[in-house]
Amino acid sequence: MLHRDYPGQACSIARSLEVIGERWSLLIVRDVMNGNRRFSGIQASLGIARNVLSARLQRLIDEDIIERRAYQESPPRYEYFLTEKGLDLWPALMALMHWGDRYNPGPEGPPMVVVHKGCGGVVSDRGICESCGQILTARDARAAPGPGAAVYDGLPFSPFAARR
Amino acid sequence: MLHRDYPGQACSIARSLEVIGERWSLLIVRDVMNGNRRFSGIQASLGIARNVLSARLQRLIDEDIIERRAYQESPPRYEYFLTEKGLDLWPALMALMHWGDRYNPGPEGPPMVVVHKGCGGVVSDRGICESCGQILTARDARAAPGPGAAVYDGLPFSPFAARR
DNA sequence: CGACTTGGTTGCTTGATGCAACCTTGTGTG
DNA sequence: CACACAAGGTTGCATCAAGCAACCAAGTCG
Repeated sequence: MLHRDYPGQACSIARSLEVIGERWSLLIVRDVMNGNRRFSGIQASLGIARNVLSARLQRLIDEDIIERRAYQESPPRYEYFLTEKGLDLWPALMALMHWGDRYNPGPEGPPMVVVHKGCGGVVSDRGICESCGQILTARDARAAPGPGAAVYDGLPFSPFAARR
Repeated sequence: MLHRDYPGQACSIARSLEVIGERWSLLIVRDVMNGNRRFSGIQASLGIARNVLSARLQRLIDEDIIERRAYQESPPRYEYFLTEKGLDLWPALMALMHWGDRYNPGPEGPPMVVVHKGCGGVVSDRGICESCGQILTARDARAAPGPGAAVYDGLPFSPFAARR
């Protein structure tokens, strides 16, 4: 949806941003990663316009970051899942989340923490378990409400059942 | 410059994206991190409109990510430097760069690699030195042209003297 | 004395975004 | 059986930000 490529940019950061460096894409990926898999769920959680969400999902599907699967037919209803490529955005999300926690913290502390499924340890900005030191991937971790989660205004916390 | 906040978003990823999740901001940070410190240098390197660059730099300064210092007076001339907060975006840049290298590689391989100043080892997507295993920060690393750097069309490679 | 450099600002146009309304297929409810 | 409601969109319109080009100002070079 970027109407202009980054000309002369051989940098991979630029190429990454062409795909996910846009107002909503990473937040959609985060939602899906956290188990919020349906159109209306994502729409409600982010407050994104429906047409824009539709366009973003289509773009993420085109880029093979998200996959759409029907969970019933007649009427057709869909869920969105991350592909491997999408799951591999996890380290970038961890880095951005920790940067936000550090420099723009909520009044009560981080609203969300990520924990290592294996040992329950907290995951660092590098996606490393602070308890056991293992270098993790998206599948090894799950999100959980943090100290600042109470600030969440009205909305119940998203379903964090990080299915597989 | 986002004309709308992410309402009800307690997530730190959302808060980070409010600040740097925008078409150019991260690329500007990357340029400055790589030693491209002047207005016209950044403008030429990114091909960004001058008014937009001006607005972005001002926003990054307001957010305490970038600092502006005069390197001469009469006529006043400025250079831009990263603050600690700006330097701490390095892990996110590493993650995005490696994701791009992995999934949208240039024809010749990665255009840029990042190496550990201390031991010369290659830096991983987590900002860890693959030779010595140390967890690095922006100050421990420098960028260098990678195998795909030749593709860079015309422009000389930016000055990578990652000054302190 | 005119051209060039750096570091911008101003105005205009275009295109992406937000918002609201509508559509379609099916299910629940009285 | 009529009506409302839900999921998952599409369409149309208004607005706001981004791109582009021109201009400005202070100083320096030939």
